[in-house]
Amino acid sequence: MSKQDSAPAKSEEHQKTKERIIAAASKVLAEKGYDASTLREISREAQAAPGLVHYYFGGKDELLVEVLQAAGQRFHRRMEGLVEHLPADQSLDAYLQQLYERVDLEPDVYRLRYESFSLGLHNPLIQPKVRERLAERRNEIGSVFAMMLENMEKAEYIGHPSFDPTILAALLLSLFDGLALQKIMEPDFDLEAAYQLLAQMLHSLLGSIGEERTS
Amino acid sequence: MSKQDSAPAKSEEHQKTKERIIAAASKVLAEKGYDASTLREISREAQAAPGLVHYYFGGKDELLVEVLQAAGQRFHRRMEGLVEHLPADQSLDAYLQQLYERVDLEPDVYRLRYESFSLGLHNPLIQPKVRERLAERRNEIGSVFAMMLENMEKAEYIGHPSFDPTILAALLLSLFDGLALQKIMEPDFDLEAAYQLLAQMLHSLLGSIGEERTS
Amino acid sequence: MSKQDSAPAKSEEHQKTKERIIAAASKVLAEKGYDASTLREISREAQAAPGLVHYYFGGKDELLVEVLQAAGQRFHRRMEGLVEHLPADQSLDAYLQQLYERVDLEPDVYRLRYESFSLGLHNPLIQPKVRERLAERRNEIGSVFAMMLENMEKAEYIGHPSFDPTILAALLLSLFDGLALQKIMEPDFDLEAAYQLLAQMLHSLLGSIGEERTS
Amino acid sequence: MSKQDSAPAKSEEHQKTKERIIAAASKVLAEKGYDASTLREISREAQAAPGLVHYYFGGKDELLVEVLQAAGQRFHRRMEGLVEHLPADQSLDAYLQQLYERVDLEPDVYRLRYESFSLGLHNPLIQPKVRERLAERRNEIGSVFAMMLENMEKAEYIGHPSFDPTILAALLLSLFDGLALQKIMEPDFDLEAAYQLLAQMLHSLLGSIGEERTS
DNA sequence: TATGAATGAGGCTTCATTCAT
DNA sequence: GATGAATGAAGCCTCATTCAT
Repeated sequence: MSKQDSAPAKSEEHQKTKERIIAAASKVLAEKGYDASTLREISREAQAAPGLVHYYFGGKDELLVEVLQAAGQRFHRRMEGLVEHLPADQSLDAYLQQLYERVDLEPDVYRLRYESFSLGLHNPLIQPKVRERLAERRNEIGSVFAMMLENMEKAEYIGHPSFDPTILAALLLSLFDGLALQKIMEPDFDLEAAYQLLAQMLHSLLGSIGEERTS
Repeated sequence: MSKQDSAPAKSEEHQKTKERIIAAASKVLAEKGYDASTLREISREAQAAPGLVHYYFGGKDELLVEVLQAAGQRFHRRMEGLVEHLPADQSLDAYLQQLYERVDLEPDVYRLRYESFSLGLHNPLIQPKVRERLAERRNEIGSVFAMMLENMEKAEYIGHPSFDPTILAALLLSLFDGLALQKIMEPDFDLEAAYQLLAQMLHSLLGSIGEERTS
Repeated sequence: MSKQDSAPAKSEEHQKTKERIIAAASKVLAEKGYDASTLREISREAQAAPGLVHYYFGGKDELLVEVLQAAGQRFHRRMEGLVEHLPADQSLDAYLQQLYERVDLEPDVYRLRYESFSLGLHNPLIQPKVRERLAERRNEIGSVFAMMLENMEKAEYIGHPSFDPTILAALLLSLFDGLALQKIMEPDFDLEAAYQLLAQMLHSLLGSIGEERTS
Repeated sequence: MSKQDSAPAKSEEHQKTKERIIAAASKVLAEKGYDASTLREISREAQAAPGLVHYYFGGKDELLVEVLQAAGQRFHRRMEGLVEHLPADQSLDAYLQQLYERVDLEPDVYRLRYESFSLGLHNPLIQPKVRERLAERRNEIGSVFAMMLENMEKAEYIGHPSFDPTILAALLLSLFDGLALQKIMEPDFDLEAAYQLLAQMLHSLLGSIGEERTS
């Protein structure tokens, strides 16, 4: 929050090392999962002394919290950027297209997500962070759809929706993660068809709103 | 407490103990996750000797495989029973209702599922089992919908669908698990609204098929 | 308290191993002190696996508690035996003589005592045990003197003492330990002269009681 | 907070910091014992950089040596002052009274003493210092009694004693420390009664000297 | 001179696994 | 067949110590 204002020398190096550890941990954790990841391997990957993890984070769990935090922020920023560059009229399909592509481009993101889900169900230190992240992600998705709906309303395509965008976001969140899981676990899984059907359903849903209005 | 009560076959006693261990393992694994579950605790819960796990199963991982197998079968049987008792005309809503209720009634089922997902992403011994289970579950759901669609076709409600029921199943699988996760992680999560929106979307999808035909 | 009743087989072996560890720990702890003693060295000395200490005792601190308990009992038993064999008329001098000799014969007993004192002042798990042991030891000494005084009274040597034997015991406890410390730390220390002066003082104290009576 | 206030010599500032570290170490060591005291905590307590301990003292053990040295000097000075202010005629009782009161006023002094005893029994670097300190303390006490005896002789109260004051000092040293330990470990311990009995014994001893002479 | 980030050896502890009984 | 005492590898973590700045 502060500290990286004027004096770059020490704290910059400091920050560099912390970030190197977080990056290394993200990688190892996505690969092996939390329990199978050892601090030794993480520190080796980060080219740092084993004790440094405790020096900076306090322990393995606390490191994980920061890793998830960082991953969440990274994900969030990327999604923001993604939405900003969407052309207004084709936003839904473009949005889905982006998410579809991400599964193959960055499967580690999803591996880490599932790791955090599993952890969040047991580890009391992690749980609130995961809960938080889940809500944030839902809001992210929800706001995208809220925006889309607003645009469509303005263009008089559809009427005011009869559902809460956050609830729709909860469904989509489940879908994005669940489909990614199936694709990662089964490379032959026809992710494209799944996203097409999803698009069809969403168009149908949004179309039905329009119908509601016109009827 | 005693071991020589009546005189059942050895293998029967044998089987009983195995099942007791599997049941105990299911419980402990759902509660604590794989790594935090110790064989000592599992055997204590099963009122069995610590060495028995290796004696019967060969090791911790192998026990896990059987636990997942058993959980899958249990889940499968229950779903079969569920579908069989559905009244034909309202099957979709009844089906969703059942799944909606299960989340609160048996959250451990979902905890264990997420544990297995996380494990399946890393543990090579577990991975094929999870992959398999995922496909089975998709087929279960797919066959339910195939049946429904068939009934609707016969009743001339709708036309032949333009999508693969297995793909729809992949979406629904994601939804059932993902919504359960959100409900378990956040007790305030409005699962009911989510299932209602899901029902709406499915009706819309199925309705559009009818429309396709009638139009 | 139980368990060593009829079935000697397993629990005997069991007990043997525990005792071997306690004996090894006593030795190493007296030599190096608590903090410098490692469980590795203790288990090596006991010819046992490192994990056994936790298997039987739960941890280093808990092991220490049992070591002190055992040392206390050993000390207590020996003191009982010592007192029993004292000839009635010369009991005080013989008692002191025995204690004087013990310092050189078993310095480890005193090393361990001082280790426990230091630990008791800081370690909350150890503190109550040390406190307890201190009180017990005072009672041991006190009862010896109570017995002596009774004998002297019967023989009409002296009158009823005007002091609490337990208080005298507190002084003697301090003296036995404190003199042992000085002897162990400084081999040239004239422990014999110290015990002679102590004997003189005690005779003087007991004699003065007689005087009180006759006056 | 700032470092360039007035303009004292460097070595003065230097000395101040060293003393602050020694004071902090004394406090922490008395509270937690040697091993549980970390240089990080000591330097935090002294508001100094962690590296300074090595910079000034060379290491943890060396710091401990200086701490014990300083504690010894402090104790010595205080005892000197104490003796100087004793009224000649009641010196023994006043002396004991002072020591009795110190136990409750400065228990940390005794905690540190016991820590040093325990350490001195094992740590070769510390041992000579503790040995030395023990001898010094005995001489301090011995010289007090030598002075008292001289005064009593002059006043013709008593004759020349038949014992070495240093031996008596060894006994008293044991008593002062041992009684303090019991009081610190057991707040209910009747330290006052113990000191009264001690006074009685000493008066008896000194009285018997007089008797020896008069008889 | 003084700092505090970084090091890495070594401690306690856990637990899957083995094997004598 | 079944037990549970015993094993020992490996993990997390602590902290005295170092050294570039």
